[in-house]
Amino acid sequence: MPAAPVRKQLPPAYEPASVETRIYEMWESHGYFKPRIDPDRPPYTIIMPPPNVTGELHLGHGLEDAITDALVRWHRMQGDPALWLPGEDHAGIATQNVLEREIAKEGLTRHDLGREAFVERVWMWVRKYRHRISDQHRKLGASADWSRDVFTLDPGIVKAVRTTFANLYRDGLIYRGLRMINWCPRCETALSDLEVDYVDVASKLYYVRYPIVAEGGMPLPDFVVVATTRPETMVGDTGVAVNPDDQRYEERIGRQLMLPLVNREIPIVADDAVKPEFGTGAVKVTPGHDPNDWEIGQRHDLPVIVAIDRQGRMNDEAGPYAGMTADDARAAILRDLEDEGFLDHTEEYTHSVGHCSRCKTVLQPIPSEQWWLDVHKEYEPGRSIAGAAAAAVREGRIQIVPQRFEKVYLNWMDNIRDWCISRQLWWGHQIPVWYCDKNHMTVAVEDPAACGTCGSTALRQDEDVLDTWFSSGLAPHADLGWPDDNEDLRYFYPTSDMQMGYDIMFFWCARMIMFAMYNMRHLGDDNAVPFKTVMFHGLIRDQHGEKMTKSRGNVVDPLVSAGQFGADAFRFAVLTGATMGADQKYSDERLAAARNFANKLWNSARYVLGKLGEQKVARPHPLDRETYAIEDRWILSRLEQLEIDVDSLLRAYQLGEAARQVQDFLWNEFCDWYIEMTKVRLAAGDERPLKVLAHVLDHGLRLLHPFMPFVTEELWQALREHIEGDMANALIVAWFPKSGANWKDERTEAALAHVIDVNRAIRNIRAEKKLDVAFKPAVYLRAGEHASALGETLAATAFTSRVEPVVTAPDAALPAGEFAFARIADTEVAVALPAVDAAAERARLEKELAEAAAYEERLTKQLGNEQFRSKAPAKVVADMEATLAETRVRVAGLRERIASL
RNA sequence: GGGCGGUUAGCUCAGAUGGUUAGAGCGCUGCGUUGACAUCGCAGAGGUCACUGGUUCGAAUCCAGUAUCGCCCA
Repeated sequence: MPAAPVRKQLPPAYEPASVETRIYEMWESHGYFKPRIDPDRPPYTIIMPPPNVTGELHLGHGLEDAITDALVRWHRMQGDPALWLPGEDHAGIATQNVLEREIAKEGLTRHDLGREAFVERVWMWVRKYRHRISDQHRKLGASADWSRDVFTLDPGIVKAVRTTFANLYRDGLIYRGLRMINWCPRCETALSDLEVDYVDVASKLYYVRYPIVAEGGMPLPDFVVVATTRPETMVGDTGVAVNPDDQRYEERIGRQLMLPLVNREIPIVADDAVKPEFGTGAVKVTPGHDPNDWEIGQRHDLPVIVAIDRQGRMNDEAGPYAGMTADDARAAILRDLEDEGFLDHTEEYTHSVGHCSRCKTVLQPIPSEQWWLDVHKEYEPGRSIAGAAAAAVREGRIQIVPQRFEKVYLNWMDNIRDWCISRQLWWGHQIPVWYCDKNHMTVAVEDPAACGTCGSTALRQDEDVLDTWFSSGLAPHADLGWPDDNEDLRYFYPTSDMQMGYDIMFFWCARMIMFAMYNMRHLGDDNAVPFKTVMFHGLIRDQHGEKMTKSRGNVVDPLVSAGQFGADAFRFAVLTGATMGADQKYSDERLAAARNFANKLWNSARYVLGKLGEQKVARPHPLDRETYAIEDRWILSRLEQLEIDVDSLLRAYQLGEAARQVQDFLWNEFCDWYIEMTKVRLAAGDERPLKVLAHVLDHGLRLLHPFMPFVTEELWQALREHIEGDMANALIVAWFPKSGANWKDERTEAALAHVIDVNRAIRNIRAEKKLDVAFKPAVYLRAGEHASALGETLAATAFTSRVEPVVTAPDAALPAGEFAFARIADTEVAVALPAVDAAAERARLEKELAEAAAYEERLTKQLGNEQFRSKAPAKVVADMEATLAETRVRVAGLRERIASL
């Protein structure tokens, strides 16, 4: 029984809107997206990069669906138990920002609501929008197993996150420490190194005089000039540093300076980190507000003064400037320095300033107590988080596609610093650490009832949450059920492939590998890996190559595109838009081209189905090869070659190239030549082409299905009734064609290629001579090697090229009259003309002769080269000799014809 | 400062491990409603493969350098 209602009459154009929803529901209701666990077969597993639960799909997600779905469908059709596991991420900062903007419309901040109420509001938001994401995936045809859908705040993931945290803490890999961090005053949270965008900013370098203090504490008329880009931080200065080798300051090291405006005595210290060529060679040291100064301060035991608070305002340490924003304080301090004669001069200066990658606010470096993951500490001899993650790739247990990204990954992993994992947010995985009144720490997976140290029941949980990537980094094993030991985890882990944009290689790919090599290490190095292969795709940009952003207003909604051109067209366009790893420019023209292809396919199937009528046919059998016409054998041979090529391309993750080749075959070889050649035969009552048409269309639909699932399924549902033998209920679970090399036949391919070239030559002459469409000229094919192939296809030539052709001996005489000539290999084509413009024909032939003669010369030279003859493979030499022979005949023929004019 | 990538037809891009005269789509020119398809068909024009040098019998492809655009890291 067909699984979907079949429409007997296909409309003349493919209408995606009338097909997609019905087909998707058919697939889903039959459970085709759910893999059947079969211990005897290795599974194919791929985890979806989880989109933000409160967001919407963008083009990047659309591309990912196209890539992943193609892979999953290809594996499913090969009989692999294939699991595409979908999910959504809570996206900490992003989601919190969205909701804060929402409640701001009501004039509220999250502090007005309080943590509990705020989090509840986010959950309401999540419940409202969660289905939007999966509905969008469905519209694009994603064959994901929705029964296993995972949200990163689901109880199972909470358990995985807490277990991971507790284990890492136990092993001493997670610690709490006071360090210099990147602080966003707008988001009011710490950020990891990765969440900082450095932007070159045109600014000024201010040169400030710091007076030297005499032994008795009195300022001298002498001073040291320091250069700074951030004068407002001078209220927090606790020293001035110079390079120990800098002779300009040799005698001043150890002296005290009087900090202007603040009137605090600070020492001059010598530190290698100071570059003598910067400014005056003397720099102010502000350990509370600069990462480098923090280091210097540590080395010289300088006090840390924090003068800017967490909202980016000056605090009491700033004295008269307290309460000002940093910008205002800078202006005020500069004015005061100037008034009191401390400002020496200023210079134009460009430097790089860290911005929050989420909200673009200028970041403040401040020292802060945060949770850190120690990536270098060995938890087993020779094994650290970063070391194991690098080794997994370096030693080939994880393959990176395209390979060049391996270097990027390794370079990063080899140089990473400890990861700041705590965020001062309310939305996310709250850190599983509890404190009692005596500040004892209890780290636990389940909420503890009492302090692990003193038994106190007055516990409060750490208020911070974990970096979003801490939880999404667990996806491959946590989504499958870890830390519980269940069938899914045992069967589907490690996953097979992973796919993401290269822009999140460090955020996500790297973290998944780090965590998997730690959490899953009991499986051994080879099986601990989160995935065997990770593919990085490029970004989709607008038609001018600009990044798509809301502020630019050039964002394209994939569903709008899919609605306009069809989901298949959308998928095909983004998949063939670029090679793996390269960015692509998005344009409606490419979408339209893909839609046209879907329609072309639709109509070729309409033709085949129309010819089949009510018949059910067997597939052509290779043992009957000799009973088939040359064009039948040709298309079957070409189909097998395509199957070989598609297989090797897909194995190499060259999805776009595979899709392009299927398209080329179907449009150019199947539609333009084979179908056209069947028309005259079918009209004459030759039924052999029916089997071939049905078979080739069937395989074509199967090959194209991973890329264009909807239109192929719809057509296949109509076709499947017409083919004898075992036919699956649906294309999505039909087997994927694999060449048995039964029809592969180089001679037939060469012969038919010749026939095609001859037909092209005839049509060329028709067009050039501007012969009337209705006029059917006599054509003499004076043929050599391919005489029989030309003879067998004579009726097709007559029909498709609108001529009256005959095949004659190579030296046969032509009847009286005017002709236009062309030579294809050893076949001379003579088209009888009503009349000929001798001058124009001569010019045309002269041009052709010049080209042919030049080619002959080039080949002769090459073949005359002894080095070439001795070193090149014999086949290359032989082929070239054959080409030369053909070219010589052609040159002679052209000379003869010119002479006869 | 270090690393990576791009530069091929008017535009957008393909061109695994070097091999006979470099391809596609869109656009352009001419012709065309022959019963699958005008979301189409047929024919055509259009490229010194960024530049220079090298390796090789042979280079768009490999190597070195230059230019230019872009990205990543510090």
